[in-house]
Amino acid sequence: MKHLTIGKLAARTGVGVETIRYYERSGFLPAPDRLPSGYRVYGSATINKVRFIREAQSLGFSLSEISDLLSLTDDPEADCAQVNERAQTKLQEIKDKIHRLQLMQASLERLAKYCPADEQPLSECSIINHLYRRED
Amino acid sequence: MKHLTIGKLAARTGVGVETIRYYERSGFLPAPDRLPSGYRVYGSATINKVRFIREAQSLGFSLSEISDLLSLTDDPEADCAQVNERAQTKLQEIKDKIHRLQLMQASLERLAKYCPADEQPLSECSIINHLYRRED
DNA sequence: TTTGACTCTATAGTTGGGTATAGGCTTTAG
DNA sequence: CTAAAGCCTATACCCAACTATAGAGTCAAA
Repeated sequence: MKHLTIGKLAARTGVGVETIRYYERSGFLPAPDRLPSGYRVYGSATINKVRFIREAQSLGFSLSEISDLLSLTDDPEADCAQVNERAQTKLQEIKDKIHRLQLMQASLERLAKYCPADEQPLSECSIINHLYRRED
Repeated sequence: MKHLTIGKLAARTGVGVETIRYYERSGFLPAPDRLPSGYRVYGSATINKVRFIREAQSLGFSLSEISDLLSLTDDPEADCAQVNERAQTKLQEIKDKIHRLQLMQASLERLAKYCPADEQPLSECSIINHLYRRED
């Protein structure tokens, strides 16, 4: 298990040093060990954790939702039945999200199909509403 | 085309009255017609627009990204070639998002599979890391 | 015709998720 | 050995997206 200072961790994950301290302050990352100097030292597993946080954020999860996901594997109180139940809940949310994105994809494809790349002015495409029709 | 006051629009879309005024101030909704009293009046098409905004937000798009999407069908300057190109760009973003959500779904399914609902303590499941493995 | 719900503008406050700065200690490369 | 780079805490600031409040006008039902 390699150990990393906060700057190395930041560099390996593409986030700012301040952001990592912010995650710790806010409880999204556990307080790491410290050197005698007070410097934070992280195990390499933390790299994956921070990357997971950023990836999940870019998929539209809030930090508190991400906390829920992380506690699935981090919570020392949990047993498998609890973890399984919460995993199923999160799975359903993810499946819903995928489904709704697929509806939006279909809307956009419909828009692109009725508004092909051939330079007519938009007013003659009569496509206003292609984006909305599936959203009610 | 029914006309709605701001309160009716808010009720039909599940957002606050202040939020609708905020969307207008910020340019995400066009300034509506006004009654002689100064009251805003909206056509029923605005309902779909507001619902689309909320739906897209819940899928992780920011208001400014949603503006991009809305301008696909709203921008009177655009011709079909431009609309088509921008639709293709957004389509690619959506497909990426779906793909990454599917990876996360697979991670969670792996977690659930190795941590079945049979009450053993988590420490004996040896699943720490199932969530992270696909995220690097 | 009055009362209560609704609307208006303007302004200020809040929450989530950071980012920046100051002032000081530690580590490391030359 | 020293200077630059890195780290520490604390505090303040920032942007997006609301949300609340004040003070005043409007509308609809009893």
